[in-house]
Amino acid sequence: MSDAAPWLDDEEMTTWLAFVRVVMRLPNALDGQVRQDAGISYFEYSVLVVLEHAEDQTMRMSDLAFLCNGSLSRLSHVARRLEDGGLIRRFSCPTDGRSTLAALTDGGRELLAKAAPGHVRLVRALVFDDLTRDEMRQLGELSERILARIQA
Amino acid sequence: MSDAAPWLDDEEMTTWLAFVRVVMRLPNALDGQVRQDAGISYFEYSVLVVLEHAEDQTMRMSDLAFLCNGSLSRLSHVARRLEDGGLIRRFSCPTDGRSTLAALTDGGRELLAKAAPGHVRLVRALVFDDLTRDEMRQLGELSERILARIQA
DNA sequence: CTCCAAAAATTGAAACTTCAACTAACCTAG
DNA sequence: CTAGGTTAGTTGAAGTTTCAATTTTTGGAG
Repeated sequence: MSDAAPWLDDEEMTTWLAFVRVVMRLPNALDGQVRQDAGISYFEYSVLVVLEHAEDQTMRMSDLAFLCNGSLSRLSHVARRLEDGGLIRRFSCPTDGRSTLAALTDGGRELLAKAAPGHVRLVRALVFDDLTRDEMRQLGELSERILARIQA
Repeated sequence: MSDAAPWLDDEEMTTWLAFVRVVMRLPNALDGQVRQDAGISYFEYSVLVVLEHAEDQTMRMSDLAFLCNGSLSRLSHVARRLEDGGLIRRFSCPTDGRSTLAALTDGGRELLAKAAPGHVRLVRALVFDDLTRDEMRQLGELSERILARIQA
């Protein structure tokens, strides 16, 4: 309500349309691959990947949700399904009774092993194969800057 | 299954993490604004915007779905809600009995007018305000290239 | 002309996400 | 030490999206 909002000019509009199309379509592309290779969604896959790289392959639900770019409620539902499938296990934190810790199980590690190679291949095929190092750095930097704006 | 998949190196991983975080979080940011200003989701907003710029503010469901980056089934459900809310109207195509055409109504135009200024402001705040013209062009070009890979 | 495959759209059910309400644990001011 | 506010997490219900099945229409092959 504050500023007179100048509309996007032609170049800005073209840029925005291309960018937003990537943003809206990439998730489905990623989803398809992991669903094919491992029978889980990309969000579920993220949970497993983040846990894999965590200390003791264990992490608080809140932190996990943040790193997976999802809400705590969403993670809580998903964690139940993953736990039922034997891919993670949950137990309450010894030092803070409010927290729940999630840990990767052997089953989870196995499933990751099945999905990860295809995932890396897809990420390369969609993004990195076609970019020079400089372009890649540029993409990273632009992403960081946009991200900073989103967070604020 | 074909190639030995070389894992992402550190720079690639950093880039990917930033990029994917933008991709996963931007939709929520956009959603929040239009939901606030107009009480509809970003996808619903897209439908109205695409119709606004179409010939006679009218378009086939299939084409609309494609330009809104969603499935036809998703659009069909959403279109019913939008029609119930008086924002669009649907009628079958005179020249091809299989097709349905969707058109923007006065109500839809009014709602767009309410949401659009805030949307433009947000897009600027999140993306364009912080970029030079060259950086913007770079973002557009990288997006086009990635998009081409996703489509294939 | 008739048959049949393909294209367009809708529908209901299942799966998933969001939202709001709730429980439990922690912390700290008094 | 305890009352009240805050933080972490879960849950059920409501809303949305996907998936598979179905309907209707079109266009072409024979």
